[in-house]
Amino acid sequence: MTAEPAPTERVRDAGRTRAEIIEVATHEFADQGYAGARVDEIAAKTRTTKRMIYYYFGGKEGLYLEVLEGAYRRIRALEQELDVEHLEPVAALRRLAEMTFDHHEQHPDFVRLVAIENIHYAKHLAGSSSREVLAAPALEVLSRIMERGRAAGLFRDDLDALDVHMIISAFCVFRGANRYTFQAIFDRDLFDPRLRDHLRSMIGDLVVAHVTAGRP
Amino acid sequence: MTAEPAPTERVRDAGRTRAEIIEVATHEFADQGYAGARVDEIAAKTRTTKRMIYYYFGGKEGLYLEVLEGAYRRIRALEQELDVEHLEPVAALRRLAEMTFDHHEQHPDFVRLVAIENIHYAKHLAGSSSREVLAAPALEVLSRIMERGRAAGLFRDDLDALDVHMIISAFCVFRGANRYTFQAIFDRDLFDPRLRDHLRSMIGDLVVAHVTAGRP
DNA sequence: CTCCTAATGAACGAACCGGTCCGTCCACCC
DNA sequence: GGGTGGACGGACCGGTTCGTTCATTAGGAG
Repeated sequence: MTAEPAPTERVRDAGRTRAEIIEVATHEFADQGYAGARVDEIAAKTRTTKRMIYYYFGGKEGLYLEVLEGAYRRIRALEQELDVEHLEPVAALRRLAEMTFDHHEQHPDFVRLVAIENIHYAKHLAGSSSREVLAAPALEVLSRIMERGRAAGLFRDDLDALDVHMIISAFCVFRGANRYTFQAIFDRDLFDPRLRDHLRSMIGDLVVAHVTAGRP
Repeated sequence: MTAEPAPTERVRDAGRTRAEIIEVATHEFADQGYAGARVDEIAAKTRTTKRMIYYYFGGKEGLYLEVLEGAYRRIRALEQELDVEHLEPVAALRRLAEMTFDHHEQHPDFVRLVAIENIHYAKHLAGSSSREVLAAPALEVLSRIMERGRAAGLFRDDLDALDVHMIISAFCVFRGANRYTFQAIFDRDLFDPRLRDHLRSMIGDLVVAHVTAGRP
């Protein structure tokens, strides 16, 4: 008489289970930090048990490492998509800065995980054998832009691409990572939608002003 | 025959005990984070016992709050000392940026505590009644500089002092807070002494380029 | 000198938490 | 249809960790 409850087909699916654990763990670690996150809590928020975490990842640290590497992989994949070869150098640089800004806004978990990993002196990242995690593709794109800008006489010729990358990163990371203390002290929410466009164009202005300083 | 061991006069001294606990706790919380720090470990590193932590601070959270407020107080005290009224606007701005840079370099514990507090959504700072902790004096100094720069026609007149403060903070905080992941990924130690002067002048150049952009 | 209280120390307790053990279920293959 | 191995669940364990209890001592007030 009563309609069958939606079957939900809870079938055995290793890949699915693994992925679900990682997804939940990413949020938990990003939210609570490594020491603050609880294995029991992560397990409870999945549709499987704690036993599976140890089955697939060996332990809390193994799971955290997987979470960290996964987060970096996703960001790197996004970076690889950016294509600004068709823009003239100044516009390309501004676009790169704005895209970085957008990435950081859209991936708050990533920014928090990086902050957490730094609290731990990046020892997991340093020990990670997955070299795919390293070397931001964004840096190569930036190098190309600066090369073109220098060749066209638009940019200063005494600048290092990594320095410029650091400026952009610092701005975008700070906005995400220090959002809460900044709000507490200055009563300004850096993620207020009305402030967003202002900050977004500001990082573009800032970096363009820096690389073109002293040029016509 | 053997000389008396240095007496060390372990006398009862509430102020001393309190201060010692806070000093040790500051390092432990900065090093391990809130959840990662251990009350027993903090107690063991003082010359008193865990009992005293509960006697003076009520518990782990009370101690952390005191540590956080103390760290902010010390930084604020430093900021209040900076005096750049005698310099012309461009030099004053550069000096302010470099002093901020120096503060962050000399107080790595502070930078880490701020990062940790942000992981916790700044809920302790938000609930802190000590208003002395808030409102960076550096911001008022910066406002004065920008006012003078604008009046002299040297600076852009469409800039907000808080935005400029954020740029300086972002750069200096990033260097300290993201030092380890940056090193792991780009193999560059942002605290290498040989890089220090370069980065120090860079934040000056950057902020000056920004506020004077489009001016002769 | 005596008392009173702030300051202190050692040991204890109970909840928590990472990790493990043992056994079951299911899909697939012969 | 019986065997095999990967996927899985739940109960359990032992060390850890925050917080407390009880007793004691130092030192100043009277």
